[in-house]
Amino acid sequence: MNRLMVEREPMAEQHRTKLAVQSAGTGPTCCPAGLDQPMSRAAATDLARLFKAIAVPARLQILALIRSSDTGELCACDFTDSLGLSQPTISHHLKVLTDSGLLVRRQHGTWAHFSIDSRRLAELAAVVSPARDSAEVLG
Amino acid sequence: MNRLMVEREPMAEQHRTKLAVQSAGTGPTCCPAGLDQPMSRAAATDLARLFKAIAVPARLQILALIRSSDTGELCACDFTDSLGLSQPTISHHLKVLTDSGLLVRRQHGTWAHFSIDSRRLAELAAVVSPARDSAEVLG
DNA sequence: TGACTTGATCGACATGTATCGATATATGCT
DNA sequence: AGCATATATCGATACATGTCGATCAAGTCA
Repeated sequence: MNRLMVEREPMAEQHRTKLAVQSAGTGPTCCPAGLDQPMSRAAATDLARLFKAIAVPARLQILALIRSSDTGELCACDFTDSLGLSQPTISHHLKVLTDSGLLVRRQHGTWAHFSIDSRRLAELAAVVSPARDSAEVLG
Repeated sequence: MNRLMVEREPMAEQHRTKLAVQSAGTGPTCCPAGLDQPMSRAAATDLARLFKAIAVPARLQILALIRSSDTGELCACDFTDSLGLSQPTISHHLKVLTDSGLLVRRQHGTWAHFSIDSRRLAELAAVVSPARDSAEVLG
């Protein structure tokens, strides 16, 4: 008699794209998959953690200071002076960046020197770099 | 008599690199400067806001879903189903991504379609891409 | 040894935000 | 008109984290 129960959604059903997020077999932590394929929640969480590491003003300034330095390596004390932040705060940021693999820490007596791991940074760039297909970017 | 006041720091003085953050005249919001020069706090804050936009698992999944789709454009309802998040949460993430310029919103009747602004995404990639000098990355 | 410096850790606090349910608004279908 | 659907907005809540002062551990120099 009434077909209400089976024909409830006139618009929705034929439109939905039915995307699955099940694929994306990202490895442990090596070479995060790009955006060109669906991403599992776990892979997205790992990748987000990496992006969060640089998504903080002070930490971006730290990376910029290291890269713009002559030797590509700076002492922790340099940041404390330059960024106007307390020493514990700088120490915290340096730890986050080091734990994420973006910075490499070299101990030299009392001093700690930090340099950028370009490979790790390039991994980030690869994720957000334009897809292979569309090369007309920045045209 | 006592020279304590002038010779207080034996180690520090000759080591400090004396870096200034005053430079970095980044424009309003166009083309964020890379990491190859010191970054002002204001420029770093703007850039951090952009990175924060993609530093969330759900939002990375959204970008990945859009990019892996056939048309490069998805309806908001697609995400609600795929990511297992509530509709208000998805709407929130889409708003953040759109406000940051990473997504472009196209209204079509009741539906809202979202696509990626590749230029904006390329800006992010440019910031974290390796410096011009060191090309031996990924060797 | 003792005074000083560097850097890490701890605890506390304030702020930001991801998430949800409830609701509002607009559009499409009957 | 009346109902269903698609999105956005609002308010509340829980959790993460940036920041600081205080403290601790370790290295350096006189």
